[in-house]
Amino acid sequence: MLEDVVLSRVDWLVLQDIIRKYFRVSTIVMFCQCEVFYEGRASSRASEARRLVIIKEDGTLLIHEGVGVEPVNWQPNALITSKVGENHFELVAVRSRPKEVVKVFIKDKPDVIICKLGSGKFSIRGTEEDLINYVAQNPSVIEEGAKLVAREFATPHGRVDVILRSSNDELIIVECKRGVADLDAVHQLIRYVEYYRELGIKVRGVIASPSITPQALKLLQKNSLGYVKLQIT
Amino acid sequence: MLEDVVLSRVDWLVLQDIIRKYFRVSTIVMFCQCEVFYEGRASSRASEARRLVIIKEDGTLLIHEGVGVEPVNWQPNALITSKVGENHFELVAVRSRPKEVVKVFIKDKPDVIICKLGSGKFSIRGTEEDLINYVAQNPSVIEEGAKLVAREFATPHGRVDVILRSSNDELIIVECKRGVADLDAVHQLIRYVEYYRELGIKVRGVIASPSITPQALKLLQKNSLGYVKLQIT
DNA sequence: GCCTAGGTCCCGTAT
DNA sequence: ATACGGGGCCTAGGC
Repeated sequence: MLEDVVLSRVDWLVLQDIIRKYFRVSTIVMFCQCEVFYEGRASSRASEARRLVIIKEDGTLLIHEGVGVEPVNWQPNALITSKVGENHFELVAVRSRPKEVVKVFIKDKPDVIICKLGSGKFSIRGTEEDLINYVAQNPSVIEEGAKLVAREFATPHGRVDVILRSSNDELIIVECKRGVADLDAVHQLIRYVEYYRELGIKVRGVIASPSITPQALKLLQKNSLGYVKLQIT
Repeated sequence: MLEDVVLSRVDWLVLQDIIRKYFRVSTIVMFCQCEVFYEGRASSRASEARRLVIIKEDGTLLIHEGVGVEPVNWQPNALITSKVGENHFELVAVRSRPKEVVKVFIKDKPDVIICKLGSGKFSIRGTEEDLINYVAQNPSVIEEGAKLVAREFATPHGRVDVILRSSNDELIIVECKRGVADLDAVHQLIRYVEYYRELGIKVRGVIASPSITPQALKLLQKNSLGYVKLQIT
């Protein structure tokens, strides 16, 4: 197995060589005092602090502080170059669409780790997709006697998760949510139902989710729509 | 300044001591071969691969692979414990709300860095908030002669970004989007406009954003609502 | 505490 | 290429 390369207090000229040599080859991790500027869809400045800077093989740049899941700055799929200045080492990460730039001004000699990270197989269960599949394959959980008509069906107002037909030949629009159904979910459902009603089609609407917020439930009832509690484990 | 502590191929018993000693004190970064399991709102498995594992001072756990901005697994604000097994070193990160667990099975002796990360001041411009302020302070960009009535005004259907009054005494509901306005934005606006109409108030609706998707624009026009292209730099 | 809405959201998928 | 919608979204603000 390839060993990590660990370097302490790396000189900026050496760091520049490392980045030239290992960018888009290995992952480069740095611990450094730095100031960060971002300019693009918005613009930001993060004042000097000690941070963790990660340059991944695919050009992803991540800058983390000591707290929080989210990086303070980032850049997906960037072209990263560097410059040695008098008072700082400058890292420039550019992406073109959208046109954005992140600049990291490193103020000290960073500790650097060069390593090869892999990618394992990743599998997940419990997504909205799983819930849609479940309803599509078991329409009776929504209503006894209902049959599948369509799933993930595109309308001008968005994509309907599942469409069923009841035993008395009415359409049932099902909006699935993997987590807590909220106002937005109900609004989505209302749009779909209105769309079919305007086409002169007799339809009912149902939310299927493990839980729902009180406000969402109220709005649902006000619009004579249904709720089916549905947990897939 | 505190120096980073860099340790190569750390024995599991030593690693356990490190985690006990430095958890919620410093940031601990590991490079290791590992398998990751998650169980909670959904459940996932990431097969064995070489990954970057970060334990932040606030109990944040991040597990990164060699590509992508997003971690393959994570846990915010977790309580992290460890166990030394025969064939692996086990990291367990638990959070209570929602009740979720991430388990990392480390298969080799990891390289470990213990470091103290800081937090700088962070400032950002170009958010939706900024756009709302701009419209509130310059109502004429929406319509000549319009005056500010309210901003971020709560209704039962959500929070209206800006409300103006035109020179001929009609209300103008403005929905601001910092990026591309989409179907959802138009739906939001429709809800607000309908709400005021039902109250018997004469009202128009406008989306203000730097750009809008074709579908959203079509829906906007179908509902006789307006669009104002607005970029704040 | 729960709920609501924004985000430099990212990211996959379909058009 | 753009558009559209999900996400274990995360995170901040309100009630």
